[in-house]
Amino acid sequence: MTRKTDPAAAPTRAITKEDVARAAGVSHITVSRVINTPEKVSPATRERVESFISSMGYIPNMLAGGLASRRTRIVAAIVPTISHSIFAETVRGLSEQLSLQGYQLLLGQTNYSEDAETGLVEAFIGRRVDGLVLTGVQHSARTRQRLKAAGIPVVETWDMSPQPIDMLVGFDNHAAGQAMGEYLVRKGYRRMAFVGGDDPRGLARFAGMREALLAQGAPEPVHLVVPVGSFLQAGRETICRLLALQPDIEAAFFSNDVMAAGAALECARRGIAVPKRIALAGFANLEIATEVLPALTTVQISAHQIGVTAAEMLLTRFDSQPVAQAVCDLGYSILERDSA
Amino acid sequence: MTRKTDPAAAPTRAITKEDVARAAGVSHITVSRVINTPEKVSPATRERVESFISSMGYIPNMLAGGLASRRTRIVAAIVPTISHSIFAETVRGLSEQLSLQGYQLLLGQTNYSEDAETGLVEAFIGRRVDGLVLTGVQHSARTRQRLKAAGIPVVETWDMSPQPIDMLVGFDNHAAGQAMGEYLVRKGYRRMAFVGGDDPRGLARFAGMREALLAQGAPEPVHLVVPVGSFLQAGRETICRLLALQPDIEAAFFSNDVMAAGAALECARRGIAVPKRIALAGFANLEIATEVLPALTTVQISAHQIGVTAAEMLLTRFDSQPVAQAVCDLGYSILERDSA
DNA sequence: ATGAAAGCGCTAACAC
DNA sequence: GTGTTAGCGCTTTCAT
Repeated sequence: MTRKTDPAAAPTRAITKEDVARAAGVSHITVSRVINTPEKVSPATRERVESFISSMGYIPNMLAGGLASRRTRIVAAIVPTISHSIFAETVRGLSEQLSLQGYQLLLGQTNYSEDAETGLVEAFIGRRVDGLVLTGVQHSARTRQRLKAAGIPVVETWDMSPQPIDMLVGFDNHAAGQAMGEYLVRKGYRRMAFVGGDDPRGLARFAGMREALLAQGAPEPVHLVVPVGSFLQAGRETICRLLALQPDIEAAFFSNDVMAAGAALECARRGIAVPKRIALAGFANLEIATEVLPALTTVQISAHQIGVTAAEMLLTRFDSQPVAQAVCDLGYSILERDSA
Repeated sequence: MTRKTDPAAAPTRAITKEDVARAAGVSHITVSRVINTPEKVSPATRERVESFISSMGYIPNMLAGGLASRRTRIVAAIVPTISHSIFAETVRGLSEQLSLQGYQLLLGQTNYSEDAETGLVEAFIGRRVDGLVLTGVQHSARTRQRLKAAGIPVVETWDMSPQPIDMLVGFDNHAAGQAMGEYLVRKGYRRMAFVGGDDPRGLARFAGMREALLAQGAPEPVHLVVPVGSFLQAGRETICRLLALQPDIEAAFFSNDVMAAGAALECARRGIAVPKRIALAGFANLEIATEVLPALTTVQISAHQIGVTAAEMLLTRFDSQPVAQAVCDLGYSILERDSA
């Protein structure tokens, strides 16, 4: 079954500037001016053309416009997955900020695969996007080379890097992990575990935490690797596994708040005292961190702001203006609550 | 500060089919064939051209291709907000399914504003997207008219409608609310409340529930309207408000699981017995519904499948094939757990 | 199997 | 203030 109503829709060619121009008795370039630079058209003809535009339902073909002007007003964003609320927040900030200036967002998901990222980057370059937002700072050689050749503005996000491709906004995952490690040692915990995925940012957080513990004379932390994108249930299962594996464990640092919340829920269920029997810490300061009992000590970061800042950087660049800080470190802070 | 490295990037014109053709000693149309219909080119020239394509790093300009062929291989999706995990799931399904066939996704957020939707629809038509996915079945007259005039495939989602614009995939929110109402009455609850946003789907769920209660002789339910996109904290606050407002209340049906979970958390904290003192029900069957105590009775729906099905419908249509069911009701089911 | 010509709908120069 | 000309880089159609 095809479209029910509207039998004449298919063959009808879309209305063009030429059509509007003819109707209004002007040339197509005047229609173009009415749309793009109305101040360069006399008020009389402008109103006249505008009325035809709206009565004829003319919608400019931005494909043709982009081809001619070499500006598409499209930005592409590549995230591991949109299902993870932290990336969804970044995308929301990006999209909202861009749409304020009439830019649209093309979205790609890699599922944490570098090859998928490489493919998406090429596809987006083929679309001639005006700018590109990448998650993380680790990319294939091919990606870097394509990006360099295309010469479009790029913003890497969600981490810091000594050698950004172009612009960068995020925070230092290694330093954040280190800060939490130091905090936990300061609170008197020594035998600890880290629970996280094996994505670059999770690994950096672990490395930072480990460094802090060893520097403070605490023993080597246990590293439990879970699938990236693990949530409540994974947190519950992991805390059980951990307590069985190493009964003398004193604290667990989770790579995201949802897992930590799952662990807290399980502890509550099984009467395991938090933080007395085991302390729990999370990452990201999601809403759930404040709502479970006990409220989670966590690392505060700014997922939404990453998107907003990335958009601002790109828009500035599109405007041919210099970006004041091509590298923006949004930082992090340890939020002390009741769980650790 | 502009790009640090790569001083020669900006002025370099992108490589075109013409460039590759010249290098390979063929005409640009042959390059086009190698890319689009390789079987129509002799193996010898094909390999030759392919090697130049990769050595020169040629990436076809899909803007020009789209303009000439009138097919962009882009689909646009419009959701209220990507931050809400149910819509993120739909977008994930859509994006994953589309990318399998080389289609890209343009994303727009309305923030629950119909005007914003109208603007986005026009912008996306201007981009000449091959298809459009809308959230909900309530749209401005202007949106419907523009869509009809553009003649592109459209999929409405997340609800049922007597008059779909074109294709439709979702479930009946009114019926789902009704089913939960009947379930709660059957369980013996009579004085009830509904807590939800004032978006069309939330209102439909309430209307369905109300109808069920009145039909079964239960009293008019209280309707607490909260901002759309309310989460854990709103659930906690609402349950307090409700118990103060109407102490004899027996059950509360929340328009999403996150709010219901917030309510459950608050009840646990204050020692309010669930479901004895007050029964709680949610909507969507998110992970959190199974993880709070008591586990939440909820309405199961298929957010991810909505996206997958919408993509399948569009891809079928792009392939000039008839879509077997232009209206796909994915249904819902009541999941009985411990909270109601 | 390969190529030439025409045109997709627009904007960027440059006229007047 | 308005129009003319010449592409943007590709696909389509028709020829060879």
